Amino acid sequence: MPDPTRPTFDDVLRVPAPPGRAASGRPPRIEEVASRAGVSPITVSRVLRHPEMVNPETRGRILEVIEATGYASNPHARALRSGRSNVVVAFVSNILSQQFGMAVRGFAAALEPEGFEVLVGQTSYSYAKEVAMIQSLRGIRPAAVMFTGVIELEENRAALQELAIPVIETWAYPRDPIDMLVGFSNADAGAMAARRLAAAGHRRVAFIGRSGGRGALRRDGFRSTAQALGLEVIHEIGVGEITGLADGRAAFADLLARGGSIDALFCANDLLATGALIEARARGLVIPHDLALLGFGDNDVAAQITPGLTTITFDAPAIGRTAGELLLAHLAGAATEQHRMVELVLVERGSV
Amino acid sequence: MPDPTRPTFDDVLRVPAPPGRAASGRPPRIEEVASRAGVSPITVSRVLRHPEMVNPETRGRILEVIEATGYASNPHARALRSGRSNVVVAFVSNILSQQFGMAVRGFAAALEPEGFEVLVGQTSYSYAKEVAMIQSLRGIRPAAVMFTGVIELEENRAALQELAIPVIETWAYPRDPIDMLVGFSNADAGAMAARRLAAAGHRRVAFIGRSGGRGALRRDGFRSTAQALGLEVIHEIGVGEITGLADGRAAFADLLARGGSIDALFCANDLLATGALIEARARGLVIPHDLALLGFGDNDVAAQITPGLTTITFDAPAIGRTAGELLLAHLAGAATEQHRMVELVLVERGSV
DNA sequence: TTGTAGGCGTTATCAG
DNA sequence: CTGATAACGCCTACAA
Repeated sequence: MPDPTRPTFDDVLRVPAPPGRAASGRPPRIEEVASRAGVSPITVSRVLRHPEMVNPETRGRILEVIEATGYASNPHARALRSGRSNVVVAFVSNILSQQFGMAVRGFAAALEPEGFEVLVGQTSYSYAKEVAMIQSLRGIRPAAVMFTGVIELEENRAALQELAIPVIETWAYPRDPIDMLVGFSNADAGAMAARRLAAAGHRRVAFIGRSGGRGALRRDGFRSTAQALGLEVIHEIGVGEITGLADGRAAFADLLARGGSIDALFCANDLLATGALIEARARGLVIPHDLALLGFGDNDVAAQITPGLTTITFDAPAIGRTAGELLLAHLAGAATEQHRMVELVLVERGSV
Repeated sequence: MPDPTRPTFDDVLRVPAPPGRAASGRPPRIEEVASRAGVSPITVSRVLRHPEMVNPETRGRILEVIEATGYASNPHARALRSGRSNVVVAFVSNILSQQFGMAVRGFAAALEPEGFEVLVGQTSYSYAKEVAMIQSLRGIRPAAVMFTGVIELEENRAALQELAIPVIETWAYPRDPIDMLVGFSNADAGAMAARRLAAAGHRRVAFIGRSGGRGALRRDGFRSTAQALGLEVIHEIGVGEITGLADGRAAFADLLARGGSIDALFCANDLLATGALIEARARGLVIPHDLALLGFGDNDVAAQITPGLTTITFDAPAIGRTAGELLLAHLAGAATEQHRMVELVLVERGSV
């Protein structure tokens, strides 16, 4: 038994190297590949970028040398000379969000097989951060940029347009996107929520969500449709950045403290909704009997908790995948659609 | 009320540009800054990289021009000529993990103020993916690489060493790290778990965790200390990649199906533990009365669920922050420590 | 289909 | 302390 006062080394498994593949110290240059294959450097370059322009026989010989030497072109030199890189930057406003993470995964899965490198940046819902990151793009000259969100700051919209590269916005459906768009209507999500609660016979409802950005869009859609359907919106609680379930618990406690009986609650985010559900249960409320609870943006916990959280959601990995596919088509010069609306779906689990 | 069959545009808030700041089309080059300041390009370069080598008066003048033009050096040109870039790559094995995300945040927070750019790559617990990513580093020549984990494949260890840049491993405490290390002993974590369960008087215990990598290290530490303390390890359930709470539920169901009464369970991951807790509750088990449950690696849900999950954890953001700080000291040439062990802490919440 | 010439923007090196 | 020169590795433009 190890001594609890003295730390133990981890005996990490070491996986031996397979034979044959051995990397030399310095990466090979195009010049070396060319001389070994008996051609000029430009021909090697063409084999990699426009293989159809090279004689199949020559090409085969060059590819063999490339394979043997493990040659890969230097991305900095390539970017410097050509003015563009194979890097695609994906900005997420919160690296801890499950849905953003899944979207980025889908995006990378679509682009990496085509030779693009997807790098993730984080904007933290902060305009200042966003400005700095977009400035840094001027030098990197990525092949494209994707955001899990839309750009609100005019300054950044202009800066992105000046980069003259494809820009993909997501997660909303604005009237005037910068360039490409793969999103859904947050206003409609709020409206769907109101209709669902009305259909269940609820009349006195409340809302919890971020007071800015997409949270506000969902709130406005919820409020106007609720009113049109004759529901009474008793309370609207606005929160700041959402970091975990505790925010939902706190917001729900706040809601109860404001008094006024309600029979249904729409939370514009599943972390908030799940936190509210946990807090409600802790206070002895029975969901959905005492209070119906509807969330947005399916979250792992929402599905596993009891009762399961009924939620309005969409296919987050598909947003990323679709963004990647539209981008590939666009970069390949295809005159494809630039905007795609993603379907919202209602997942019934028992909390309404 | 919006027509449910016709989508609504989101009326996204637009934040107007503050006056004054206006980006030109093409980024300015060092040549332009130099001619405006009446010096040669190399002097401008020195102001940015070795300011102490330039006459303060000249330097002041150049800095004014830099400020006025918004000049920032082209990272590709800089990397091409100097052989290294200001990019630091952080690889995570799972972009959806909260703890990895927090570590990357801490890492970026330490490095970005010093002018480094932190980019996130994903290795998906896959050796093949890891090989490909490390190959791509040969061209990028980042200033350093950080992993949320340790490198097991000898091939990759060698490749990383040949890059001749600082390599930071984390999340474990191997005897022979490649270079820098900020980690904790997974074996000790398992041992701590066994001691905690023994202290609570449990005698028939079980384990659920990943069957490879760190999961196996925790399992081995748990098993050996449990045996030394006279506990009986009834079952050890191994799982593959963990994607959500459902994996914990399934593994727990599997555990129960194997029969044999147990009075305590250690899960080497809080998603597994929380999933197990949910499944246990769904089956009418009362935690900790019928079964004590101990987790590892504090997770948002673990803290909010009822009963709260008792867990062994560590300060994940601090791992990233410390890694960043050690790296900065190292790059600055300070002969600092290269290895730092992170403390494991037991968080009592009621499930044991 | 292949090759030649030259430069992308910066910094290492060496000279003053 | 500052400058001239050349080179990092590749690809665009043009020529053969």
